[in-house]
Amino acid sequence: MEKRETTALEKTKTAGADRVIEAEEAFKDAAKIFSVAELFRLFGDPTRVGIMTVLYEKERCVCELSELLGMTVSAISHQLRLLKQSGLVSYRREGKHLYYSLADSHVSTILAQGFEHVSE
Amino acid sequence: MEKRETTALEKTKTAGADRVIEAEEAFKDAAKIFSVAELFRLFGDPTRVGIMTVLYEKERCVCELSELLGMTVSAISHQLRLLKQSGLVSYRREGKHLYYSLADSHVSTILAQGFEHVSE
DNA sequence: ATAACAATTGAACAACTGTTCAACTGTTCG
DNA sequence: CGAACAGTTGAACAGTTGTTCAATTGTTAT
Repeated sequence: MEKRETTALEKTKTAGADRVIEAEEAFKDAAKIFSVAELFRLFGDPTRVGIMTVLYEKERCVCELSELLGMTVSAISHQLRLLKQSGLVSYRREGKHLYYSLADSHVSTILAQGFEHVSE
Repeated sequence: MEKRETTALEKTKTAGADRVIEAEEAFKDAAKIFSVAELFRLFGDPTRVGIMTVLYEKERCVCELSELLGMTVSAISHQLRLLKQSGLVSYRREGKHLYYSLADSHVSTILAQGFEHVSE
């Protein structure tokens, strides 16, 4: 995968006055491809999809997610960390409980699109 | 991840006359979650996103994809096999060349949504 | 037929991923 | 305080993934 940068670089060899601009564009494109892949990678695991599907309806604390998905609190928490780090979910504390929810409507939209696709 | 089926099963313990229907729904939901994750998993790799991004513009043969993405023909071919198996790309032969293209507009839509999200 | 090019395939390997387990932090309430 | 509950964290482990390399198939043209 390291060669994509090389490819972006190779575009700088194009003849013309706006070589630099082309190079910047190529780098931006390459960077975007990685970002897009990274975004979808987070949607690419059943546990995380399960979590986000549950949160689609309403916010939930970790122990609720754990029970609803039939997985350990630890497993859920590890996945929530990834989703949190990428800004796909947010949370608020209420006493002992941390209530998680989908970060924005974009996340819901992507998730819905996925369900739509698999439902043909 | 095997426990999700168990969870689906657990819903069959709900009291009521339509226990069976609920069970079927739960199983369908569980199955859909796996399908959605599987779909997004294919969008979750930079090589595959790169391929689909190139194909978004127009159809390309393997050697063109190889050159445009700066990767070996073999690496591209391996990833195309996955995309082909999942019905995300299709292809036609023209002489020695196999021209690949995105399978349907749904694939383009999901891809575009990804780019839209990372562009804020 | 055979040479040349396009692409696929399988085995091997390193890198990564997700779950488990145990130890830990943070909060509430007696 | 200290017990109980909610959640996080890190190490460890098995399973999966993506690329490489070499061998192979398929097509065209000489």
